[in-house]
Amino acid sequence: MSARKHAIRPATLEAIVEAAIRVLNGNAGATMSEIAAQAGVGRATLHRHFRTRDDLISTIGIRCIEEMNAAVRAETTEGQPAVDRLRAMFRAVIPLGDRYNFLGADYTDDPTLSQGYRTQLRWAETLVQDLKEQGNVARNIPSRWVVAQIDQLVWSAWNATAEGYLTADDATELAVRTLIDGLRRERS
Amino acid sequence: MSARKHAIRPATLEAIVEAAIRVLNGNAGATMSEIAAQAGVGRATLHRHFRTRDDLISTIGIRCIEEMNAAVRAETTEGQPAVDRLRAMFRAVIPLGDRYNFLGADYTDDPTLSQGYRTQLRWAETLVQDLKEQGNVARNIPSRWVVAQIDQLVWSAWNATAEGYLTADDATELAVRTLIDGLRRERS
DNA sequence: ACTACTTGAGACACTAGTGTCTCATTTTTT
DNA sequence: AAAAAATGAGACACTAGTGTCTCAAGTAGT
Repeated sequence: MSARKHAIRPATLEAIVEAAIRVLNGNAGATMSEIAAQAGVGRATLHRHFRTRDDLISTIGIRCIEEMNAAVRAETTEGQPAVDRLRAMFRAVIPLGDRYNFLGADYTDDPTLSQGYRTQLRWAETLVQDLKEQGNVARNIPSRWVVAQIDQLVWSAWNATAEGYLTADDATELAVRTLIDGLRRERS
Repeated sequence: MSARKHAIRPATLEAIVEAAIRVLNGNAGATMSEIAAQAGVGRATLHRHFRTRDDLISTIGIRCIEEMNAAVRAETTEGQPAVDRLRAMFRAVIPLGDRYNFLGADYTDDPTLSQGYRTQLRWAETLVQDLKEQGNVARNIPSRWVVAQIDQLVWSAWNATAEGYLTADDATELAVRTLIDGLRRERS
Protein backbone atom coordinates (compact mmCIF):
# COMPACT_ATOMS: atom_id res chain seq x y z
CA MET A 1 0.00 0.00 0.00
CA SER A 2 1.20 3.48 -0.61
CA ALA A 3 -1.03 6.47 -1.36
CA ARG A 4 0.48 9.86 -0.59
CA LYS A 5 -0.77 12.77 -2.63
CA HIS A 6 -3.57 10.84 -4.27
CA ALA A 7 -6.44 9.08 -2.59
CA ILE A 8 -7.95 6.18 -4.47
CA ARG A 9 -11.47 5.67 -5.61
CA PRO A 10 -12.92 2.51 -4.08
CA ALA A 11 -14.06 1.26 -7.49
CA THR A 12 -10.57 1.73 -8.90
CA LEU A 13 -8.93 -0.07 -6.02
CA GLU A 14 -11.39 -2.91 -6.32
CA ALA A 15 -10.87 -3.21 -10.06
CA ILE A 16 -7.11 -3.26 -9.66
CA VAL A 17 -7.01 -5.81 -6.89
CA GLU A 18 -9.47 -8.16 -8.51
CA ALA A 19 -7.74 -7.90 -11.85
CA ALA A 20 -4.39 -8.55 -10.22
CA ILE A 21 -5.68 -11.66 -8.51
CA ARG A 22 -7.26 -12.91 -11.68
CA VAL A 23 -4.30 -12.18 -13.93
CA LEU A 24 -1.56 -13.35 -11.58
CA ASN A 25 -3.32 -16.63 -10.99
CA GLY A 26 -3.29 -17.21 -14.71
CA ASN A 27 0.32 -16.17 -15.08
CA ALA A 28 2.55 -15.54 -12.10
CA GLY A 29 4.90 -13.44 -14.21
CA ALA A 30 2.24 -11.14 -15.60
CA THR A 31 3.29 -7.53 -16.12
CA MET A 32 1.90 -4.35 -14.66
CA SER A 33 0.63 -3.42 -18.10
CA GLU A 34 -1.41 -6.58 -18.37
CA ILE A 35 -2.88 -6.06 -14.94
CA ALA A 36 -3.71 -2.45 -15.68
CA ALA A 37 -5.34 -3.41 -18.97
CA GLN A 38 -7.41 -6.13 -17.31
CA ALA A 39 -8.45 -3.70 -14.61
CA GLY A 40 -9.49 -1.17 -17.24
CA VAL A 41 -7.13 1.33 -15.65
CA GLY A 42 -4.11 3.32 -16.77
CA ARG A 43 -0.73 1.92 -15.93
CA ALA A 44 0.17 5.15 -14.18
CA THR A 45 -2.76 4.71 -11.83
CA LEU A 46 -1.41 1.37 -10.79
CA HIS A 47 1.90 2.94 -9.84
CA ARG A 48 0.18 5.80 -8.12
CA HIS A 49 -1.37 3.46 -5.60
CA PHE A 50 1.11 0.62 -5.54
CA ARG A 51 4.59 1.99 -5.71
CA THR A 52 6.11 -1.25 -6.91
CA ARG A 53 5.02 -4.56 -8.26
CA ASP A 54 5.98 -6.26 -5.01
CA ASP A 55 3.80 -3.78 -3.23
CA LEU A 56 0.80 -4.83 -5.28
CA ILE A 57 1.55 -8.49 -4.93
CA SER A 58 1.91 -8.40 -1.19
CA THR A 59 -1.33 -6.42 -0.93
CA ILE A 60 -3.34 -8.96 -2.83
CA GLY A 61 -1.52 -11.80 -1.11
CA ILE A 62 -2.62 -10.44 2.23
CA ARG A 63 -6.15 -10.00 0.98
CA CYS A 64 -6.30 -13.58 -0.26
CA ILE A 65 -4.98 -15.04 2.94
CA GLU A 66 -7.37 -13.03 5.05
CA GLU A 67 -10.17 -14.06 2.76
CA MET A 68 -9.28 -17.70 3.30
CA ASN A 69 -8.95 -17.35 7.02
CA ALA A 70 -12.29 -15.56 7.16
CA ALA A 71 -13.96 -18.24 5.08
CA VAL A 72 -12.63 -20.97 7.33
CA ARG A 73 -13.59 -19.11 10.48
CA ALA A 74 -17.10 -18.56 9.15
CA GLU A 75 -17.64 -22.25 8.49
CA THR A 76 -16.10 -23.82 11.54
CA THR A 77 -16.69 -23.66 15.27
CA GLU A 78 -14.33 -24.42 18.13
CA GLY A 79 -16.06 -27.35 19.79
CA GLN A 80 -16.84 -29.16 16.54
CA PRO A 81 -15.51 -32.70 16.01
CA ALA A 82 -12.24 -32.49 14.15
CA VAL A 83 -13.48 -34.38 11.10
CA ASP A 84 -16.36 -31.98 10.69
CA ARG A 85 -13.98 -29.09 11.00
CA LEU A 86 -11.79 -30.65 8.34
CA ARG A 87 -14.76 -31.11 6.03
CA ALA A 88 -15.99 -27.57 6.63
CA MET A 89 -12.54 -26.22 5.91
CA PHE A 90 -12.34 -28.09 2.63
CA ARG A 91 -15.81 -26.92 1.68
CA ALA A 92 -14.88 -23.31 2.42
CA VAL A 93 -11.46 -23.25 0.80
CA ILE A 94 -11.82 -25.40 -2.30
CA PRO A 95 -13.93 -22.85 -4.21
CA LEU A 96 -11.26 -20.24 -3.54
CA GLY A 97 -8.65 -22.32 -5.29
CA ASP A 98 -8.54 -20.16 -8.37
CA ARG A 99 -7.91 -17.05 -6.30
CA TYR A 100 -5.00 -18.00 -4.15
CA ASN A 101 -3.10 -20.44 -6.32
CA PHE A 102 -0.56 -17.79 -7.13
CA LEU A 103 0.41 -17.70 -3.47
CA GLY A 104 2.28 -20.90 -4.12
CA ALA A 105 4.93 -18.87 -5.95
CA ASP A 106 7.98 -17.31 -4.37
CA TYR A 107 6.30 -14.42 -2.61
CA THR A 108 7.39 -15.51 0.82
CA ASP A 109 9.34 -12.46 1.89
CA ASP A 110 6.63 -10.05 3.03
CA PRO A 111 6.30 -9.94 6.83
CA THR A 112 2.52 -9.47 7.02
CA LEU A 113 2.08 -12.19 4.47
CA SER A 114 4.21 -14.73 6.25
CA GLN A 115 2.37 -13.91 9.45
CA GLY A 116 -0.83 -14.86 7.65
CA TYR A 117 0.80 -18.11 6.64
CA ARG A 118 1.80 -18.81 10.18
CA THR A 119 -1.78 -18.27 11.34
CA GLN A 120 -2.98 -20.83 8.83
CA LEU A 121 -0.26 -23.21 9.78
CA ARG A 122 -1.12 -23.00 13.46
CA TRP A 123 -4.77 -23.60 12.67
CA ALA A 124 -3.88 -26.65 10.63
CA GLU A 125 -1.58 -28.00 13.32
CA THR A 126 -4.29 -27.68 15.92
CA LEU A 127 -6.69 -29.46 13.62
CA VAL A 128 -4.22 -32.29 13.08
CA GLN A 129 -3.64 -32.56 16.80
CA ASP A 130 -7.39 -32.90 17.35
CA LEU A 131 -7.71 -35.40 14.52
CA LYS A 132 -5.10 -37.50 16.28
CA GLU A 133 -6.74 -37.17 19.68
CA GLN A 134 -10.11 -38.09 18.30
CA GLY A 135 -8.77 -41.19 16.60
CA ASN A 136 -9.05 -40.01 13.01
CA VAL A 137 -5.35 -39.92 12.34
CA ALA A 138 -2.78 -42.31 13.76
CA ARG A 139 -0.56 -40.68 16.35
CA ASN A 140 2.67 -41.96 14.90
CA ILE A 141 2.32 -40.13 11.61
CA PRO A 142 4.33 -36.90 11.54
CA SER A 143 2.01 -33.91 11.75
CA ARG A 144 3.91 -32.17 9.00
CA TRP A 145 3.03 -35.00 6.70
CA VAL A 146 -0.63 -34.65 7.54
CA VAL A 147 -0.57 -30.89 7.05
CA ALA A 148 1.16 -31.35 3.70
CA GLN A 149 -1.50 -33.81 2.61
CA ILE A 150 -4.25 -31.40 3.58
CA ASP A 151 -2.68 -28.62 1.55
CA GLN A 152 -2.34 -30.79 -1.47
CA LEU A 153 -5.82 -32.20 -1.18
CA VAL A 154 -7.22 -28.69 -1.32
CA TRP A 155 -5.36 -28.09 -4.53
CA SER A 156 -6.33 -31.49 -5.97
CA ALA A 157 -9.95 -30.94 -5.11
CA TRP A 158 -10.05 -27.48 -6.58
CA ASN A 159 -8.37 -28.78 -9.68
CA ALA A 160 -10.85 -31.62 -10.00
CA THR A 161 -13.77 -29.21 -9.89
CA ALA A 162 -12.06 -26.79 -12.26
CA GLU A 163 -11.51 -29.58 -14.76
CA GLY A 164 -15.06 -30.66 -14.26
CA TYR A 165 -14.63 -34.28 -13.30
CA LEU A 166 -15.97 -33.79 -9.78
CA THR A 167 -18.61 -31.53 -8.27
CA ALA A 168 -17.62 -29.34 -5.35
CA ASP A 169 -19.41 -31.60 -2.91
CA ASP A 170 -17.94 -34.78 -4.30
CA ALA A 171 -14.47 -33.26 -4.27
CA THR A 172 -14.89 -32.22 -0.64
CA GLU A 173 -16.03 -35.64 0.40
CA LEU A 174 -13.32 -37.41 -1.56
CA ALA A 175 -10.66 -35.16 -0.04
CA VAL A 176 -11.87 -35.83 3.50
CA ARG A 177 -11.99 -39.56 3.00
CA THR A 178 -8.71 -39.77 1.14
CA LEU A 179 -7.06 -38.15 4.11
CA ILE A 180 -8.89 -39.90 6.92
CA ASP A 181 -8.87 -43.38 5.43
CA GLY A 182 -5.30 -42.89 4.34
CA LEU A 183 -3.95 -41.93 7.71
CA ARG A 184 -6.12 -43.61 10.30
CA ARG A 185 -4.31 -46.90 10.72
CA GLU A 186 -1.33 -47.27 12.94
CA ARG A 187 1.88 -48.13 11.16
CA SER A 188 4.76 -50.34 12.12
CA MET B 1 19.82 -28.40 -29.16
CA SER B 2 21.68 -26.45 -31.78
CA ALA B 3 25.35 -26.79 -32.56
CA ARG B 4 26.31 -25.70 -36.05
CA LYS B 5 29.82 -24.47 -36.57
CA HIS B 6 31.00 -25.47 -33.12
CA ALA B 7 31.06 -28.91 -31.61
CA ILE B 8 30.85 -29.12 -27.85
CA ARG B 9 33.22 -30.74 -25.45
CA PRO B 10 31.46 -33.46 -23.46
CA ALA B 11 32.68 -32.01 -20.19
CA THR B 12 31.34 -28.58 -21.10
CA LEU B 13 27.95 -29.94 -22.06
CA GLU B 14 27.76 -31.93 -18.87
CA ALA B 15 28.71 -28.96 -16.73
CA ILE B 16 26.11 -26.77 -18.41
CA VAL B 17 23.27 -29.24 -18.19
CA GLU B 18 23.92 -30.16 -14.59
CA ALA B 19 24.31 -26.55 -13.56
CA ALA B 20 21.11 -25.64 -15.34
CA ILE B 21 19.18 -28.37 -13.56
CA ARG B 22 20.63 -27.35 -10.23
CA VAL B 23 20.11 -23.63 -10.64
CA LEU B 24 16.68 -23.76 -12.23
CA ASN B 25 15.38 -26.00 -9.50
CA GLY B 26 16.44 -23.42 -6.97
CA ASN B 27 14.99 -20.54 -8.95
CA ALA B 28 12.82 -21.12 -11.98
CA GLY B 29 13.55 -17.61 -13.23
CA ALA B 30 17.33 -17.89 -13.07
CA THR B 31 19.25 -16.11 -15.79
CA MET B 32 21.65 -17.43 -18.37
CA SER B 33 24.45 -15.60 -16.57
CA GLU B 34 23.75 -17.40 -13.32
CA ILE B 35 23.66 -20.73 -15.07
CA ALA B 36 26.88 -20.02 -16.94
CA ALA B 37 28.58 -18.92 -13.73
CA GLN B 38 27.45 -22.04 -11.89
CA ALA B 39 28.64 -24.18 -14.76
CA GLY B 40 32.02 -22.44 -14.69
CA VAL B 41 31.55 -21.54 -18.31
CA GLY B 42 31.38 -18.32 -20.31
CA ARG B 43 27.96 -16.97 -21.11
CA ALA B 44 28.83 -16.98 -24.80
CA THR B 45 29.49 -20.70 -24.66
CA LEU B 46 25.99 -21.24 -23.37
CA HIS B 47 24.55 -19.41 -26.35
CA ARG B 48 26.85 -21.21 -28.71
CA HIS B 49 25.29 -24.53 -27.85
CA PHE B 50 21.81 -23.52 -26.80
CA ARG B 51 20.56 -20.82 -29.08
CA THR B 52 17.93 -19.62 -26.66
CA ARG B 53 16.97 -20.02 -23.06
CA ASP B 54 13.93 -22.08 -24.05
CA ASP B 55 16.25 -24.30 -25.97
CA LEU B 56 18.30 -25.02 -22.88
CA ILE B 57 15.24 -25.53 -20.73
CA SER B 58 13.60 -27.96 -23.05
CA THR B 59 16.86 -29.89 -23.37
CA ILE B 60 17.21 -30.37 -19.66
CA GLY B 61 13.49 -31.00 -19.31
CA ILE B 62 13.74 -33.84 -21.74
CA ARG B 63 16.76 -35.19 -19.95
CA CYS B 64 14.99 -35.13 -16.60
CA ILE B 65 11.89 -36.84 -17.87
CA GLU B 66 13.90 -39.53 -19.58
CA GLU B 67 15.92 -39.95 -16.40
CA MET B 68 12.74 -40.48 -14.44
CA ASN B 69 11.27 -42.88 -16.94
CA ALA B 70 14.50 -44.84 -16.98
CA ALA B 71 14.61 -44.98 -13.20
CA VAL B 72 11.07 -46.27 -13.04
CA ARG B 73 11.67 -48.81 -15.79
CA ALA B 74 14.78 -50.06 -14.03
CA GLU B 75 12.94 -50.68 -10.78
CA THR B 76 9.69 -52.18 -11.97
CA THR B 77 8.71 -55.26 -13.97
CA GLU B 78 5.56 -55.90 -15.96
CA GLY B 79 4.07 -58.82 -14.10
CA GLN B 80 4.64 -57.36 -10.63
CA PRO B 81 1.67 -56.83 -8.30
CA ALA B 82 0.46 -53.26 -8.72
CA VAL B 83 1.22 -52.26 -5.13
CA ASP B 84 4.79 -53.38 -5.49
CA ARG B 85 5.09 -51.46 -8.72
CA LEU B 86 3.72 -48.40 -6.96
CA ARG B 87 6.23 -48.79 -4.15
CA ALA B 88 9.11 -49.32 -6.55
CA MET B 89 8.09 -46.26 -8.50
CA PHE B 90 8.05 -44.13 -5.36
CA ARG B 91 11.40 -45.48 -4.29
CA ALA B 92 12.91 -44.69 -7.67
CA VAL B 93 11.41 -41.26 -8.17
CA ILE B 94 11.45 -39.67 -4.73
CA PRO B 95 15.23 -39.16 -4.65
CA LEU B 96 15.02 -37.37 -7.99
CA GLY B 97 12.68 -34.78 -6.53
CA ASP B 98 15.27 -32.05 -6.39
CA ARG B 99 16.13 -32.52 -10.04
CA TYR B 100 12.78 -32.35 -11.73
CA ASN B 101 10.84 -30.01 -9.48
CA PHE B 102 11.31 -27.21 -11.93
CA LEU B 103 9.31 -29.19 -14.47
CA GLY B 104 6.24 -28.13 -12.56
CA ALA B 105 6.63 -24.64 -14.03
CA ASP B 106 5.11 -23.45 -17.28
CA TYR B 107 7.39 -25.27 -19.68
CA THR B 108 4.59 -27.26 -21.25
CA ASP B 109 4.91 -26.11 -24.82
CA ASP B 110 7.77 -28.22 -26.10
CA PRO B 111 6.54 -31.16 -28.21
CA THR B 112 9.17 -33.71 -27.17
CA LEU B 113 8.67 -32.70 -23.58
CA SER B 114 4.92 -33.09 -23.60
CA GLN B 115 5.37 -36.43 -25.27
CA GLY B 116 7.49 -37.47 -22.31
CA TYR B 117 4.72 -36.31 -20.03
CA ARG B 118 2.20 -38.36 -21.92
CA THR B 119 4.37 -41.44 -21.57
CA GLN B 120 4.45 -40.95 -17.82
CA LEU B 121 0.74 -40.34 -17.72
CA ARG B 122 -0.03 -43.51 -19.61
CA TRP B 123 2.22 -45.46 -17.29
CA ALA B 124 0.42 -44.03 -14.28
CA GLU B 125 -2.99 -44.73 -15.76
CA THR B 126 -2.08 -48.33 -16.38
CA LEU B 127 -0.84 -48.61 -12.83
CA VAL B 128 -4.07 -47.16 -11.46
CA GLN B 129 -6.10 -49.53 -13.59
CA ASP B 130 -4.16 -52.45 -12.18
CA LEU B 131 -4.49 -51.14 -8.64
CA LYS B 132 -8.24 -51.10 -9.15
CA GLU B 133 -8.34 -54.58 -10.66
CA GLN B 134 -6.25 -55.99 -7.86
CA GLY B 135 -8.48 -54.48 -5.21
CA ASN B 136 -6.09 -51.84 -3.92
CA VAL B 137 -8.11 -48.89 -5.09
CA ALA B 138 -11.89 -48.69 -5.20
CA ARG B 139 -13.26 -48.78 -8.72
CA ASN B 140 -15.59 -45.84 -8.26
CA ILE B 141 -12.83 -43.36 -7.58
CA PRO B 142 -11.94 -41.32 -10.67
CA SER B 143 -8.59 -42.42 -12.02
CA ARG B 144 -7.54 -38.83 -12.49
CA TRP B 145 -7.92 -38.30 -8.77
CA VAL B 146 -5.70 -41.26 -8.05
CA VAL B 147 -3.07 -40.11 -10.52
CA ALA B 148 -3.13 -36.64 -9.00
CA GLN B 149 -2.63 -38.11 -5.52
CA ILE B 150 0.33 -40.14 -6.72
CA ASP B 151 1.98 -37.06 -8.23
CA GLN B 152 1.53 -35.11 -5.07
CA LEU B 153 2.70 -37.90 -2.84
CA VAL B 154 5.96 -38.01 -4.75
CA TRP B 155 6.45 -34.33 -4.10
CA SER B 156 5.40 -34.63 -0.44
CA ALA B 157 7.71 -37.52 0.12
CA TRP B 158 10.67 -35.85 -1.51
CA ASN B 159 9.98 -32.73 0.51
CA ALA B 160 9.78 -34.71 3.71
CA THR B 161 13.18 -36.24 3.09
CA ALA B 162 14.64 -32.91 1.98
CA GLU B 163 13.44 -31.28 5.19
CA GLY B 164 14.78 -34.22 7.10
CA TYR B 165 11.74 -35.35 9.02
CA LEU B 166 11.51 -38.68 7.19
CA THR B 167 14.08 -41.06 5.77
CA ALA B 168 13.73 -42.08 2.14
CA ASP B 169 12.41 -45.48 3.11
CA ASP B 170 9.92 -44.14 5.61
CA ALA B 171 8.72 -41.58 3.12
CA THR B 172 8.22 -44.26 0.48
CA GLU B 173 6.27 -46.46 2.82
CA LEU B 174 4.16 -43.61 4.12
CA ALA B 175 3.35 -42.50 0.60
CA VAL B 176 2.27 -45.98 -0.45
CA ARG B 177 0.06 -46.46 2.55
CA THR B 178 -1.41 -43.00 2.47
CA LEU B 179 -2.57 -43.73 -1.04
CA ILE B 180 -3.68 -47.31 -0.63
CA ASP B 181 -5.40 -46.92 2.72
CA GLY B 182 -6.93 -43.68 1.57
CA LEU B 183 -8.48 -45.02 -1.57
CA ARG B 184 -9.26 -48.68 -0.96
CA ARG B 185 -12.76 -48.41 0.48
CA GLU B 186 -15.79 -48.14 -1.72
CA ARG B 187 -17.70 -44.89 -1.40
CA SER B 188 -21.38 -44.12 -1.48
C1' DA C 1 55.21 -28.90 -32.66
C1' DC C 2 51.55 -27.84 -35.81
C1' DT C 3 46.95 -27.35 -36.86
C1' DA C 4 42.16 -27.14 -36.06
C1' DC C 5 38.86 -26.35 -33.05
C1' DT C 6 36.69 -24.77 -28.69
C1' DT C 7 36.33 -21.53 -25.12
C1' DG C 8 36.37 -16.96 -22.38
C1' DA C 9 35.81 -12.29 -22.22
C1' DG C 10 33.95 -8.34 -23.47
C1' DA C 11 31.53 -5.10 -26.58
C1' DC C 12 27.26 -4.34 -28.82
C1' DA C 13 22.42 -3.85 -30.20
C1' DC C 14 17.99 -4.94 -28.88
C1' DT C 15 13.87 -5.88 -26.09
C1' DA C 16 10.76 -5.79 -22.30
C1' DG C 17 9.53 -4.23 -18.17
C1' DT C 18 9.70 -0.88 -14.20
C1' DG C 19 9.01 3.38 -12.05
C1' DT C 20 8.61 8.71 -12.53
C1' DC C 21 6.68 12.73 -14.31
C1' DT C 22 3.56 16.03 -16.65
C1' DC C 23 -0.57 17.63 -18.50
C1' DA C 24 -5.03 17.34 -20.33
C1' DT C 25 -9.49 15.15 -19.22
C1' DT C 26 -12.88 13.35 -16.33
C1' DT C 27 -15.15 12.72 -12.02
C1' DT C 28 -16.47 14.06 -7.52
C1' DT C 29 -17.48 17.41 -4.09
C1' DT C 30 -19.34 21.60 -2.49
C1' DA D 1 -21.16 26.12 -11.78
C1' DA D 2 -16.73 26.20 -9.77
C1' DA D 3 -13.08 24.11 -7.32
C1' DA D 4 -10.62 20.08 -6.00
C1' DA D 5 -9.08 15.77 -6.84
C1' DA D 6 -8.36 11.39 -9.39
C1' DT D 7 -7.48 9.38 -13.68
C1' DG D 8 -5.57 8.34 -18.54
C1' DA D 9 -2.23 8.80 -21.81
C1' DG D 10 2.07 9.20 -23.14
C1' DA D 11 7.00 10.60 -22.76
C1' DC D 12 11.12 9.60 -20.36
C1' DA D 13 15.09 7.48 -18.04
C1' DC D 14 16.67 3.36 -16.22
C1' DT D 15 17.60 -1.58 -15.51
C1' DA D 16 18.15 -6.34 -16.50
C1' DG D 17 18.26 -9.77 -19.47
C1' DT D 18 18.80 -11.88 -24.20
C1' DG D 19 21.22 -13.01 -28.22
C1' DT D 20 25.18 -11.81 -31.63
C1' DC D 21 29.75 -11.02 -32.79
C1' DT D 22 34.83 -10.74 -32.63
C1' DC D 23 39.24 -11.81 -31.14
C1' DA D 24 42.68 -13.53 -28.11
C1' DA D 25 43.84 -17.55 -25.46
C1' DG D 26 43.55 -22.21 -24.44
C1' DT D 27 42.99 -27.26 -25.58
C1' DA D 28 42.97 -31.47 -28.24
C1' DG D 29 44.41 -34.40 -31.95
C1' DT D 30 47.85 -35.71 -35.17
